[in-house]
Amino acid sequence: MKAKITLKDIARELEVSISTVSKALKNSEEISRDTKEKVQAFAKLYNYKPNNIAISLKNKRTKNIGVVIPDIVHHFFTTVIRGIEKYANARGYNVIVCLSEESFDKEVINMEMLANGSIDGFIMSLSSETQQKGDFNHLKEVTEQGIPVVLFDRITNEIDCDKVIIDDELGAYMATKKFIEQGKKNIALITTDDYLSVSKARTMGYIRALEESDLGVDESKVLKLPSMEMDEKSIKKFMDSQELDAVLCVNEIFAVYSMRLAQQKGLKIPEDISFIGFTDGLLSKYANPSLTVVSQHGERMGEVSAKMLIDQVESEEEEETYQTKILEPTLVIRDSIFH
Amino acid sequence: MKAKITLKDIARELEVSISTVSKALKNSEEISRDTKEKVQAFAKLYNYKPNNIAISLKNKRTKNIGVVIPDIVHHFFTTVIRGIEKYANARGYNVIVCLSEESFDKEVINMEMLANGSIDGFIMSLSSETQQKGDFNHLKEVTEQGIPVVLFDRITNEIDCDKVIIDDELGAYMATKKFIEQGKKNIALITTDDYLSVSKARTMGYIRALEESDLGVDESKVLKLPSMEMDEKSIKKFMDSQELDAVLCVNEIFAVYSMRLAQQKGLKIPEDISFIGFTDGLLSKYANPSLTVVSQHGERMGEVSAKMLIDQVESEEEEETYQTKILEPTLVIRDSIFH
DNA sequence: TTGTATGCGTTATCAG
DNA sequence: CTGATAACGCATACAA
Repeated sequence: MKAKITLKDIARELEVSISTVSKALKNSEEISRDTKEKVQAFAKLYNYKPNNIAISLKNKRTKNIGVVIPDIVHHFFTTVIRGIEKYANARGYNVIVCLSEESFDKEVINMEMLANGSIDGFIMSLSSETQQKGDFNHLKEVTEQGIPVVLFDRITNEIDCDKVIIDDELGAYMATKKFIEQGKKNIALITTDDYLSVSKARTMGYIRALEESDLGVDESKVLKLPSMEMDEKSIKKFMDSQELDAVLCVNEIFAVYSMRLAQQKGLKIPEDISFIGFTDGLLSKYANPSLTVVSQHGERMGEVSAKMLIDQVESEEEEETYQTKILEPTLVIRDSIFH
Repeated sequence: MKAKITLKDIARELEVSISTVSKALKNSEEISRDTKEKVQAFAKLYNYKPNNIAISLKNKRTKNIGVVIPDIVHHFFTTVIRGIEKYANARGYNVIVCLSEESFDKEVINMEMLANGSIDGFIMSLSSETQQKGDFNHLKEVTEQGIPVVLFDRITNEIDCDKVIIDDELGAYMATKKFIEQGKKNIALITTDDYLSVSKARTMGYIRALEESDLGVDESKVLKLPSMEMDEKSIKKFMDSQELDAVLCVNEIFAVYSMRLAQQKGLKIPEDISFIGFTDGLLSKYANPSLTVVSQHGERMGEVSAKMLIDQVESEEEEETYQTKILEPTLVIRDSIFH
């Protein structure tokens, strides 16, 4: 086992000082060609690589960014991570992933752990529990320490920081409008309670589209589940109690599941009943029929978040003005509605 | 903005030495009750937290583990990460995730980046390109430096380190046997080229089951795709050219897609043709009909890998004997085969 | 052209 | 009981 070699080791071997070695490796003008060559050759031979930790301590820059998300077994978050990772890597940053598992306490613990020097900034999406509690002190503390934060998707207005979201209201509006244009009359919405920022926005878009039309909103056609967790019974009960010809769902799982319920009742998709979901994951693509969705462009969101964060980390002055980037959702048309 | 406070700051404020502060905060016996209380109160008030980076430098332990995987937008890897994260977090470790995107070069770069002090050990699954090339020098270098490595799922025998896999051969064997028991005669396999360690093992299990039966192996019933990427045309061509009554697929996407092809031909599942896939993801659960799969227990795999790695990191002596843990796969029976 | 001294934040050893 | 000093690995201002 050949342990890592340090500047000190090289200096000792070559009988020069550490600073000479340091400068030589940086190709400094101050050092003679001779010594530089000697040092560089030696360093190469022994595969010298500077120690990241030491550099971090010196520079007060870790080149790590902390990503705190509620759930990783979820296509949307997964694509966001990929976007973050790609962009961050390209700029020389590593990504530390922490999962809050939708728990407030875990979110707090994770942030505290990372905030003590492990990372240069945070990219995060709030846990449902955090949004429900409305307690954002852990975020406040971090931003007050001068650690940049970028919130994405599940955000809060209580914290002053950069934010990236898609226009959820518009996405739901577009989807609902599509139904209306295709002549659907009984359009349901399966969503979650309003404390989730995204659900709230989507519900608003649904309502706006209906109110703009002649149809109007029928409260009984809106199912609000307590969480994003699958609740087969409630959905079945809801679907059985209604005469529907279109259903908008706040995620793809709800949509695919309710599609199946409809099929079991002998309904034809999209003739008798159409479906649109949110999240453009594998499930939508390979469902039968394939599911039309409002794509949230997770990867793009990740890239944008990472860019905003790193720009802020690397800008000297502390930003005084934070921006919120709103990405446009896109309707990906598949077989669960008329083409 | 209140910046982070350091030992030095406390020492200056309280007019004591840094070492006194350090000891006082550790509740050292050496320090008088008076000073301890004073220091601790002050530290609490200003929310002092030791700087992780400084501690890492001192201890030569980062409490970070590096996870390098080929792809994160993939249910199996996602569950593994969750397992790793849960276990590692419980033991006070953070997880740095790097994606190789199935590329050898990216894998190498990522490892080098992390190996320079950023992490205490690696958990990784090889990129397909790496398995194809058979070049494992980046792994050798890391292990030779004394950095512990745990390989999972996509492994190689060329590297001496701990490994965690599921018994892929057995999984395929069980699945194929199931088909045979249910009276299926024309059992196909849709897999990828043998350079992927898991595909090779699965193919072997498929062959063993057939050879043990009266059926024997028919090469024309095996489709080997160049990669795990979806290749709709090849699968369609394969499915059209065959009279099949059962199909085993090396992942759930291939399975769900070929199910749909069968349905489009008017075949009934599972009566006319049955399907089993690998990977117990959302797709399998919500496909129509739901897909029977060989579950790889990703989360468990992640936990086991993390435990092995951290145990090794924290054990003083350098291990001389490495182990390979083989997890048992499980058949999750759903509607794509007879119950 | 090279080397010395200092500091990043912490801990440990040893002296007072 | 307290504090000065060195060390982790590196970078750099300043001397020589």
